[in-house]
Amino acid sequence: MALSHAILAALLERPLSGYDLAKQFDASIGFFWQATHQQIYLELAKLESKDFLRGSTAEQTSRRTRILYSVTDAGVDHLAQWAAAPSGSAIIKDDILVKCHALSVTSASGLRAQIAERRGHHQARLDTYRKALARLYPNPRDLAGTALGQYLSLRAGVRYETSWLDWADEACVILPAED
Amino acid sequence: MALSHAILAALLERPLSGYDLAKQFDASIGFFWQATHQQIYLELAKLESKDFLRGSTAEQTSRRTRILYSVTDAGVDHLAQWAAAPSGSAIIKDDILVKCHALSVTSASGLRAQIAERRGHHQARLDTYRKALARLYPNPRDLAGTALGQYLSLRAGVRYETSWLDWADEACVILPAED
DNA sequence: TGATCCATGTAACAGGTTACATGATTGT
DNA sequence: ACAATCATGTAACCTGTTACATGGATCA
Repeated sequence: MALSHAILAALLERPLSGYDLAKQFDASIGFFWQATHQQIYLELAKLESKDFLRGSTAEQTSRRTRILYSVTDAGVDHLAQWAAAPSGSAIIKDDILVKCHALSVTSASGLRAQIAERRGHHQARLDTYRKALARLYPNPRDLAGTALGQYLSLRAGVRYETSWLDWADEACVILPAED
Repeated sequence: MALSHAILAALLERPLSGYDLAKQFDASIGFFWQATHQQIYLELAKLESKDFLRGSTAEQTSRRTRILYSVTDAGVDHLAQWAAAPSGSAIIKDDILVKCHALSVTSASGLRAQIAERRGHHQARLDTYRKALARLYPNPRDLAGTALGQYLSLRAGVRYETSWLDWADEACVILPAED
């Protein structure tokens, strides 16, 4: 169970609604943890029932009422305990690499096209991370605490996306464009 | 459902037992798809019931009988169809990056220690991939078909592990060794 | 007035983990 | 004799996905 931890971590900075979280999980946090909105709402309910979160209905002008969740002291404790415990290894699941492995039953040009298509997503991600870094942390040497951690995770994102792009380029040189 | 595809892809080259697969999933294939032995045995049974695999009990000298699975024609078709369909995006879940995000509630030195520990695993993986590349594909220019695909997925592994190591080094320079 | 975004959920199902269970063989 | 490795599985549980459902607000 670690989506709950990702949610708690995301809410440390400031209270957010389930909808906000879902969007965040499509952006910055989404690099190292994915979740759909359904999952998020479910997990929010669980976390609130454990008193790790508190939800407050913040009425806003005319729009439907959003529920803003913030982390309780118990939630902070819980997260801190988890963070101190040893980490498992990273999980990666990538269709395209399985397809590489099965190249004998597919067309190489088809695989090449899929890689090229995905390359676009990774490029977009990289741009997002780079912009966020430039905007939020123009001066990395002065960072401490929360900012430092988020800077580091963005750097990891940049490195990952860059290596993916490099690999895609390597693959597209090797794989034929037409069969 | 894509563990099934990873299993089919792994069995394309040569028939393997569930036990063999579990070991492979700890090594080369494990880079882009993880699975425990329980999951694998379950999936093998399902795939056999769908006639995508055929299991043959290959008696071997004295040892307990292993069941060797090989892909049927229907299985190859199924895999080829999946490989031709568009790919979803890669899934990454990494505890350590969530912990980075939650640095405000943890000790930076503790996080640093966790990163250093995990760095070892990634280093070991990288060595494995490098050795496999040197042994199996000393001459990448001549590759085609199956070999080419496996070469490419190993290259992706090398790039990923390298970028992780670089990031870990960056993080260890920034994070204090003691609080 | 119809499309799109905001915002929150439920239900059914598929995928994956952990704990438990068994028993033979090989090496020390 | 004991531990480690080979080899296969079951059962309970947790996690995650897909499809469905609702309804207001904004914009063309």
